[in-house]
Amino acid sequence: MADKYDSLKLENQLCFPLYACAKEVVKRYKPFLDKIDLTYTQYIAMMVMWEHKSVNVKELGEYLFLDSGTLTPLLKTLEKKGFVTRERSKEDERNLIVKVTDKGLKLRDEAVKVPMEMSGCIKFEKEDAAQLYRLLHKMLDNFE
Amino acid sequence: MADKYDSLKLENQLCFPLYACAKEVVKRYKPFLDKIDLTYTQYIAMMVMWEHKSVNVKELGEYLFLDSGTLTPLLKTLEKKGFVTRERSKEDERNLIVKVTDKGLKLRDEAVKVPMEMSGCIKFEKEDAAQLYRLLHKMLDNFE
DNA sequence: TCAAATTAAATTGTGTACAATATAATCACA
DNA sequence: TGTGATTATATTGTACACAATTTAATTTGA
Repeated sequence: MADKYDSLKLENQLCFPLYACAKEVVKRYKPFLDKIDLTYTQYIAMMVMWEHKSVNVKELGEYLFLDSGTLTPLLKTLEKKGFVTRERSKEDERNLIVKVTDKGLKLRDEAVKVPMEMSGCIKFEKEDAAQLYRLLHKMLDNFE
Repeated sequence: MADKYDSLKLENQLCFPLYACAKEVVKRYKPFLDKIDLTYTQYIAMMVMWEHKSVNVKELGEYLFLDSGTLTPLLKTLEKKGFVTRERSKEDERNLIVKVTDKGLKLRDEAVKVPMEMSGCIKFEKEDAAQLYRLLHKMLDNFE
């Protein structure tokens, strides 16, 4: 039953389940992230901020695979919410330094619940999760 | 060096590489999809149309994990490009029937090049790809 | 049988994503 | 040292993505 269009069947794609899975998982974060007033993208941005305290937009973009077109409005929102500050670097005014605030640091204590709540929500065997993690990072490494 | 915030580190996430990988792969489709005047979402919608010829919006949404909020404007765009038609079902006027046109079917012959071009662009061992495919579908199955 | 519930699409509003372009600061080097 | 190239961020325009709501058609059950 093979025909010349088999490569265009949805079930033969690798990218499609990747795309669909990512969306479905992010969707499942929503009820938990709502409680701490963050979207998923804001949440991963805050992860970087919690770990590094101070970064510029370019560095943040490299961590998250996002560019200034996405990050500029997102960081303005996080600033409005009081979780980060934004100011130009004195040494090189092209750089915009993003710093986590005290309020942003306090949020971290609420946010630690999120991974726990999620692991209760998505049942995926430890071994499978480790395999998936390894393969995704292998693919990401190929991109650089 | 373990601390109570380890679960919030970007490197300990499973969702983040999923999210990042999906975006990076979709981005790599762009130059090839530009040649046939489709975005990635329009491309996977056309995959369903090429295979099934005629579906309603609900069915299409089930195949693609998308809702009418995304599909309605997307299908209007595909209609404007002449690749599909949209009309209400006679039997049940709640249903909108989407049909692929002759122009849409012709596009398929151009589109078969895309998976070939992509496989030349993303080098990922056959075994890894098969593993990844299996794990992603296992996760998607858990969601239903 | 007909009003309430359900269903399918469409609409509205918010928030990404990203390509392309613009702007401003800094760097490199002739 | 000045100017052309480079770099970092911001802006603009297009296209998703989805929650929440609306509208219209159909189904259900007292």
